[in-house]
Amino acid sequence: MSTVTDADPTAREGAAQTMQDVASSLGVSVSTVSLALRGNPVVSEATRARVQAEALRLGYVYNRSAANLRTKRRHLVGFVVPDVANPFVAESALGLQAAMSEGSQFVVLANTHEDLAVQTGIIRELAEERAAGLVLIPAIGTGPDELDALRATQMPAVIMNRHLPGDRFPYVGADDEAVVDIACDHLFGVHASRTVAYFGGIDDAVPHVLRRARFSSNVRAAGLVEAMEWGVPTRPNSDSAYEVASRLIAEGTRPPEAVVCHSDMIAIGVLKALNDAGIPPAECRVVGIDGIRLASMTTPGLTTVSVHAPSLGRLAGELLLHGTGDDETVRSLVPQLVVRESCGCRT
Amino acid sequence: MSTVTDADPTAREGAAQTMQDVASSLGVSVSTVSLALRGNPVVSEATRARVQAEALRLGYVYNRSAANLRTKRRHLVGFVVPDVANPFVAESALGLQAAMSEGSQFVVLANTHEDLAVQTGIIRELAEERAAGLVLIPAIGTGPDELDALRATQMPAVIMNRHLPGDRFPYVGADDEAVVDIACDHLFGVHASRTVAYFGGIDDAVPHVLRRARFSSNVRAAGLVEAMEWGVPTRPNSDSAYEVASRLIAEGTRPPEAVVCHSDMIAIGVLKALNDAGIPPAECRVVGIDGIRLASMTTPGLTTVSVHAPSLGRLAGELLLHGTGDDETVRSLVPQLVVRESCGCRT
DNA sequence: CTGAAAGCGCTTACAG
DNA sequence: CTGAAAGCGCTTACAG
Repeated sequence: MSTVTDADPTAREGAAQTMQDVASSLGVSVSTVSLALRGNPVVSEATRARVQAEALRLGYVYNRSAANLRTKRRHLVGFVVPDVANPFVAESALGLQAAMSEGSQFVVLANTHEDLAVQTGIIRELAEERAAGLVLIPAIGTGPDELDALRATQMPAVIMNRHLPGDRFPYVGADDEAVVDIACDHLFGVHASRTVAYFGGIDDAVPHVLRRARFSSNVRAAGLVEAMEWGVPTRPNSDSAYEVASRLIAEGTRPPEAVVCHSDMIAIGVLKALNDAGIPPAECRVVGIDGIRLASMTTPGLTTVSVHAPSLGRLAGELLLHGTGDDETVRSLVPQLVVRESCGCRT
Repeated sequence: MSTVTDADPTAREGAAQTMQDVASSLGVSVSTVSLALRGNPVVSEATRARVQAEALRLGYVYNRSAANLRTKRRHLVGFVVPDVANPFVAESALGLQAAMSEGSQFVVLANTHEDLAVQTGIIRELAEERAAGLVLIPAIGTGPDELDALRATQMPAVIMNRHLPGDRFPYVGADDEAVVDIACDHLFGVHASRTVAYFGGIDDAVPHVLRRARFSSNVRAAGLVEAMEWGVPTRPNSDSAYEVASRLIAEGTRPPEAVVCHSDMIAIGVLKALNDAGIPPAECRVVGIDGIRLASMTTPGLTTVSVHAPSLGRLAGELLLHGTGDDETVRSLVPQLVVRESCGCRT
C-alpha cells in the first residue's frame, strides 16, 4: 500500500539519518550524495538513481536548517498581526500563504494582541530565526522606536493595512481615499442620503484618520450633514461595534440615513444593532469596507467595498519574495463596490 | 530616543555579527561569549555584563538556527489545516499560538485546501525543517497511507477535529456525541420539536458520520421523526450551506421544526436562507456547533454548542509541547450550550 | 564524474 | 572562571 513500508525498518531504528549515512552505506562521499540529491547534473544519472534509492530505503530526510546555515538562505517569513482570528487578517493570511508556498517558503503566524512589547519580542525572535522577512500589521501605537528596531534587524519587511507615513517601508493596503469615495458615491449619489456618518475604527490609527478626513471632505463637498454622534471610534471587531451602536440607539440618538463602517466586522456589529431595533436599510443604509467572505451571509446582505484581502496578502508576499519593494512603495488594488441589501438596494 | 542609535553604526556596516565577532572585539573566546549570552552562571557577573554590552554595541543578534543545529532542538510547530480563513480554524490557531509562544515556539501556518497531495508536501517540508511537531486537521480523504507517511517523519503530531479512529495519534477535538446530545436535549426537550434534521457537513468525514449517527439514535429514542430531505451534507462553509438550504426551500421542501447544523458557519448559511424566505425561529429552530465569536452577531443570534476552539488549539499545543500524548489520547473540553435566539428562545 | 576538506554559527565536554 | 577543540548536517570550491 504505502511506499513507506518499502523502507528497511531496521535502518530506521536509529532515527535521524544523515547524508553521511547514505554515503557510507553506498561507499561514496557525502559530496556525491549532496550533489545527487539536489539533482546537480554534474553527477551521473546512474549514481543519482542509486543515491536516491538508498536515501529512500534508509528513510533519509533532508535537513533544511543545516543546509541553510551553510547557504545563508532562509525560507520562512513572519506574518505579525494584532488578531489572527479577525476574518480580514485570516483572509490576508490565506493569500500570503499561497504566495509563499509557491516560493516554497513557510509563513509563521504571530499574534501581538495589539501589544507593543509582544510585537517587539516577536520581531526579535524572527530575527534570531534569520527569517527571510516579515509582513507586519502594526499594533496600535507602533511608532518610530519600534520601526527603528525593525529596521535594525535588517530583515526585509512590508507593512500592511496601517500605513505609518514616513516609515520608509514598503506598504501594502487599501487605497483609503478611493475606498471612501466609492462608499460615498453610492450612498450620497444613488441613494441620496442626507445625514451621514463614518462609524467605528480605532481613533488615531492612520487608516481611520485618513478615511474620516476623506469622508468629511466628501460630505462637505456634497453639502450634506455629518451626524457627529454616530461618527465614533470603536475597537476593530463586531462586538465593540455592536455595543457602541446599541448604546447610541438605546440613548435615543437617531441613526443617520447612511453610515459607512470602517470595516466589515464593524458593519456586522452595526447591522446587528439595527436589526435588534428593527431599523431597516431604508431608514439607515450601511456599507462596510473590506469585502470579507462573511459579508454575503448577513441579513440584510452587507454592501461593502472590497479591498481584496487575499490579493493584498499575496501582494505583500510577492513584495517580500522578489524585493521589488523600494522604500515607500505603496501597493494596493483598486477597490470594488459589492452591492447587496444593507444599503437599501435590491430590497 | 530609541536604543538602537546607541549601536556603533560602523560596526553594523558588515551586517551579520557572530559570537566570534564579539569575542575577538573583547579579546575573549567564543565559549565565554556563548556562556555569557545564555546567562550560564559559570561565567562571572562582570564578564557577562561586558559581553552583553559589546553584543548590543555591535548589533549582534543570536542565530537560533545555528544553535539548533548543534543542540538538535527545534522550536517551530506546524498547524496544517484545510482552510485558515475558516473562523473555527482561525480561533483554534489563536489558542495554539498562545500556547506555543509561552514555550517560545513559533507556529507555522499551512493550508492544504483539502488537497491530499499538498498536505503530503507540507508535512514533508515540515520534516525537512525538523519541526518540533505539528497539529493537523486532516484534509478530506486522509487515510492510512497519509498517516503512515506522517508517522514515518518521526515528528510528534496531534490530530485535530477530524478523528481518524485507529490512527494511533493523540487527538484533540470536540466530544461529538456530547455535542449532539446537548443540541438535541435543548431542541427536543425544552422546545419540543417534532420534525428534526441534522444539516450539513462533509458526507463521509468522521465527525459527520459520528454526529449524524448519534443524532438519529437520539431522534429514535425520543420517538420523533427525522426529516431526511434536510439531512444533507454540505461543504464546510456558509456559502455551501446557504446554497443547499436555499435550494431546498425553493423546491418547496418544508423545513423541519428544528435543525442542528454541523458547524456555526453552516448554521450561518442556513439562517441566511431562512431569513431570505421569511421563516422565523418559531417555525424552524436552528442550533449550530462550535461557538465561534461570530455566532453572537447573526440575526437572529445563533444558539450554539460551544466546543471552545481557542482552548482546543491550546490543548493541542500543550500536548505537543509536553508530549503527554500517548497514542490514542483523546482530549476534548466539555461542550457548552450558548442560548441565543435562533432556537426560539428569548424572542 | 567523484572525493577530501573547509566552513556556516553555534554548544559543550574537557583542560587548565 | 576561561579557552581550545570537536562537532551538529549540510554545501561548495578545489583537486584529481
